[in-house]
Amino acid sequence: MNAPVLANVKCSECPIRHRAVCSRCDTDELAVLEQIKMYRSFNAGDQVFWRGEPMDYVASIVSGVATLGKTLEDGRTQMVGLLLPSDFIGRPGRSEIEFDVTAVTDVTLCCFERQPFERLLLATPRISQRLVEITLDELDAARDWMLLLGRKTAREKIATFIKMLVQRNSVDDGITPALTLALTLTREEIANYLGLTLETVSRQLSALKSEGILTFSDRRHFRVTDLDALRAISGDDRDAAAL
Amino acid sequence: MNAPVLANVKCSECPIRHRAVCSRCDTDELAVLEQIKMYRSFNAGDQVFWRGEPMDYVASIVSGVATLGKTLEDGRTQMVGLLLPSDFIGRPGRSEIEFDVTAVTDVTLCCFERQPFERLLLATPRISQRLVEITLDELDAARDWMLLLGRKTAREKIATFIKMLVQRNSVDDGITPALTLALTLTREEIANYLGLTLETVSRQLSALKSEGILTFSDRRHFRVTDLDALRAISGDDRDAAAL
DNA sequence: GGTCAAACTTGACCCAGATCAAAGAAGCCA
DNA sequence: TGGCTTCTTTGATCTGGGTCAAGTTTGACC
Repeated sequence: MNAPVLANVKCSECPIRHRAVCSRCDTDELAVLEQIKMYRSFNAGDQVFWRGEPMDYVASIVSGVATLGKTLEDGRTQMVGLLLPSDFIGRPGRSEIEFDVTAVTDVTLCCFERQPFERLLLATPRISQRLVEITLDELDAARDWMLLLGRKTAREKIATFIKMLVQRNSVDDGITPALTLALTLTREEIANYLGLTLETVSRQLSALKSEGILTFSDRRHFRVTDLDALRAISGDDRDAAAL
Repeated sequence: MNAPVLANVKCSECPIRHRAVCSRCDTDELAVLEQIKMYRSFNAGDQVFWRGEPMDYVASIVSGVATLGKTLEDGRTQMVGLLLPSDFIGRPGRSEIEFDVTAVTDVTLCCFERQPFERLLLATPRISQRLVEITLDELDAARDWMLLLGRKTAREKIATFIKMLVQRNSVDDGITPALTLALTLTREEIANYLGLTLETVSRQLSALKSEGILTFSDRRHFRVTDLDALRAISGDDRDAAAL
């Protein structure tokens, strides 16, 4: 990892202060973190970590979007994680990761050297408690994703994906879904996310558009015109029950 | 959860003592766990936990095999986790889980009430440290599984699955792979695990058999006759490199 | 040892989505 | 403004694995 080191932002003014691995820390604990943390930035498209490369840091995403990707011997790839601000990268207790991390947009990371961080983890229950939570949340997400990859049709996959974008977009408010969305991912990246080909993604998006469920302003920006239809299509029984 | 409560086994004699969430604990910490733990047993086929049901316990698997399953509104199901001895069930900090837990064989659990366990977690870094590790391992496994579900062919899925059985079977020794295997899962459960139908599983197993890669003694017991072929088929580049 | 149900195998057919191919948009920079 | 490249759409065709439908094997229980 030889990305430019940036001037640190004070923890107290950090945009992910309330959600990241440090969110439960008190002022004293933050002071310790403040001393060992180090901001680094990456450009869109940069490889952040390589699979198998020794990894001397763990990090939180401060801003931007990154993906975790896995590859088969013949080059087929599958995205296995989507990292958003406050998400955590790294494996305390192990120096290698089993996937590549790629910046989709420009990304800023808050990095800690792995070994000091591990010591801190043992000494600071509030950090390890939060890390358990974050990891279990990620595991829940991974399991939803497994259901999608294993059993959903292309149409259901796309509907589920857009539903997820709406949810993510709405977290601030929590009540009114924000229905105007921007795709940070290309068709190919979406395909990679959903276990499809880019042609199928394109066709399914066109279908939803021609059915009047989505309205595109340009290729990367659209509005969800019929969220209920989207929910019905996604195949999740939780949504079906809510209708 | 109203399964029969069994007589507890002493932690010091517990078969999962060295791998479960308690594995790092010292004698004093074990003494505390000893007081609040409670063995429970389930029969093969029993539902251990239901999705959405309030869950007042967390637990470690002491013996047996259980699965985590998710279901779509029309009944399609996908297995999203396979629990073996020393694996952990539950979500500190939340009282519901997002999937059903089913006993595949007879199962014994070592249960803790959730709230006391959560307090213990904060007070005992050695437990939370181990829980982070276990959860991150599970996340790694989930991501391998996502690659399988999203991108592998039926043949590759079956080969990967059997490879995994061999690995799991060999942990004791660590060097010589144990090539004689027993399937605890039915064809339907395997299909459920791999995102296939039971017919496809049956056909692929028959194919591997007729190619001389597997030799069946009966429907549930077979020998891996050609592990290298299996590795080559699985599509993982790690194995390809090793050849 | 006969009956029944559950688990498994095998075949015939079909379709969702992959693959192959070509032709628009859109951005970029010289 | 024109010529790149990258992204996207749309069409035509092919195929892996799903679906439907018999059978066969196995084991459990009377």
